[in-house]
Amino acid sequence: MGATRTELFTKAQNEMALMAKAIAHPARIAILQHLVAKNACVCGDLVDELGLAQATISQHLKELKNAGIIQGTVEGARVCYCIDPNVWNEYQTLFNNFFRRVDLSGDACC
Amino acid sequence: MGATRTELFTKAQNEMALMAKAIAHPARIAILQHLVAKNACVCGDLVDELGLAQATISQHLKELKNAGIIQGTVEGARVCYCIDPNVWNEYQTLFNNFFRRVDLSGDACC
DNA sequence: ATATTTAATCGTAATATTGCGATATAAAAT
DNA sequence: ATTTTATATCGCAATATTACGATTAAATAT
Repeated sequence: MGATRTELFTKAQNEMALMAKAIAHPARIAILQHLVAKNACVCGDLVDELGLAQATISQHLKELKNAGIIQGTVEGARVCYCIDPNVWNEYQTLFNNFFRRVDLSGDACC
Repeated sequence: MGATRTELFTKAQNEMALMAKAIAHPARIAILQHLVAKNACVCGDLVDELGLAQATISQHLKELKNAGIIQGTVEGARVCYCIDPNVWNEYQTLFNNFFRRVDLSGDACC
């Protein structure tokens, strides 16, 4: 026990949860907002911008990259990060679908 | 170390992360989907529906209630749960705003 | 009154996440 | 060639999450 029992859920449910998990940290929210605002940046920019250690920022970038939501391109000694617009738009669509307007007219208890 | 350094981020960033965290587990995704489909249900329904123990379901319900996204009404020995439509719609709006279309024409590196 | 049903909470083990110093690797500058 | 710069990775400690059996509390049924 202790580990999420993914085998009990559908692929879509597990993927939705993973998408949410990818942005379930304020540092990753901040990184994505910075990338949206500046179009692109390197790890060092984010270390200056947020107050976290370089190792920590690098780890968060790795998670966002694993989720597919950002890409990194090696530019000499630096790595330039940016949003993957296709994945970004897919996230928007899937979250939007998940939070579809609910029917208020039903026989809810509360 | 070990704890999220919320003091480094804005209130909005921390709240967005908490919203994402609320749905960052497949069981909670499944619970919300079940509530949307059935309009309302009790804890026992979810224990039958998903394969998790009663204590585990109860814990997930508590987290969703803490996030404000569901409500529970005591009905005798049972507690009837349902979506809070106002919070639900706010989640939709905030996720939708977060994933606003990004400008593809910029000088991104990748 | 007693037994049963329902759900919350407690306690605890397993696992995952967060954060950071130290180190490794590779490019750029001197 | 050596030093500096930039980032990734390792190792570890602190904290958080997940899961569930056992227990509790309160309503319902017998």
